[in-house]
Amino acid sequence: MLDNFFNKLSKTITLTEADKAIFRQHVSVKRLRKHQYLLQEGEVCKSVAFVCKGMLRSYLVDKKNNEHIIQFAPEGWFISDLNSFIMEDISNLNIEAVEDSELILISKTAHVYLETAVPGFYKFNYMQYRGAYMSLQKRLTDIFMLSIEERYTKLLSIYPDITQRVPQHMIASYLGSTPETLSRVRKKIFVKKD
Amino acid sequence: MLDNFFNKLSKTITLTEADKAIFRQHVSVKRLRKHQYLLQEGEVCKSVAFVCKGMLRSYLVDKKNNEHIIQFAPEGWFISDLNSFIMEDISNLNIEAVEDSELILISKTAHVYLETAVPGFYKFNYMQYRGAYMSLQKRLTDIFMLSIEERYTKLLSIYPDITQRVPQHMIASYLGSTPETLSRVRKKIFVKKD
DNA sequence: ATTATTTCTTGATTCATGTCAAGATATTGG
DNA sequence: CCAATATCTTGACATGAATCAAGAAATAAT
Repeated sequence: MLDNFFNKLSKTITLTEADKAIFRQHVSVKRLRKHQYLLQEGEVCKSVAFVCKGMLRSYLVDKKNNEHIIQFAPEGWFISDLNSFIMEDISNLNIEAVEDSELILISKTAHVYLETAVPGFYKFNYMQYRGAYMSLQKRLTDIFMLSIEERYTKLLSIYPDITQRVPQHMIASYLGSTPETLSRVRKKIFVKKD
Repeated sequence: MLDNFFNKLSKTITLTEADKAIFRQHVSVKRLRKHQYLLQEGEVCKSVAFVCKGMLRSYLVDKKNNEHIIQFAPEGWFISDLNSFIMEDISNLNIEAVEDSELILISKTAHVYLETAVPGFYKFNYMQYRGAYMSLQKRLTDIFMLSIEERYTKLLSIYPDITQRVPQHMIASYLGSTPETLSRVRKKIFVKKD
């Protein structure tokens, strides 16, 4: 179960058996069934989650009670409200299981400890934050520059299996659109392909 | 001239005189007059710039020749195309001086060297990337959740002097809108205040 | 299997914002 | 100081997407 996690780290840094032992002592495992929450708005985000199996989503709810999906996290990804986690501030984010999932949780104190006990983990996080920043920058430019249709086809080309795993209205939300509009966009795409 | 830069670093890490000497040897200074470019699309981003004085902006141009402003960088801020800088890939970003500006440039080799020669600099960048990621996340959620009017008033509350330094059509572009729409939004805000 | 729930589609309508165009103001350069 | 350029405003109009509503299809629960 921790192997997924170690594999992930090993793509960026080198992990000794001693390092792994330290991790085993300081992380915990959690299972969530579909629709269960890892974090609900109003709480403080107490841990960073690594998804071993399944999929989570984080989303915000606006004044009109519409959900806006910030992130999907399938196996091999991390998810948290980083701002709430770092600042120990109240979160306005919800993190929910989209499928039955298995997670590895790293608490705040564990995270701080691990970054000094396993220097490679510090480096890993450096790369992680830097990469997350670059990805988010791309997402922002896509939102500015591309139509919903273009964003949808681009998403499918990067994550072809997402339509099998995530209901369409959630994809619409992630793209910054509505279920109705995405449905019509898909119809248009099918017509093109004939 | 380097003092602005050292002050910035000192807010996050402790810098010795020896550290400062190393920086002095490895960074360079550049002046840009208004409308001059630090980076043009098609080039590779060769350095990260710290703005000592003045202001820069980075922007993309879409198929219809509309500009989309990604970032403003007044004094005390960094600007670059991080993806192009790291990957040494061709950039599609333009970085231009909005005012006459004084910059400190850190080249790729200098950046890599400095992160090992001055360990604090590594830590500084860690914090910088992490913070940049969190800020961008907030910007994205604002775009999803707020109307243009709300985004505009929020921007003014955080950067009250921006209207004095940046033409309105650039603010419109930064907010993901058009000059005409922002002009009307402002009119509506003024009416409210009477 | 049958019912209940969730998800997706489709049509009709409204609304916010973009686009085009022209004139007014302000700023900059010679 | 005047001309040239850049910026901002306003009106008329077009358009893409949101909203509302209702039914079809698919999935999950009993």
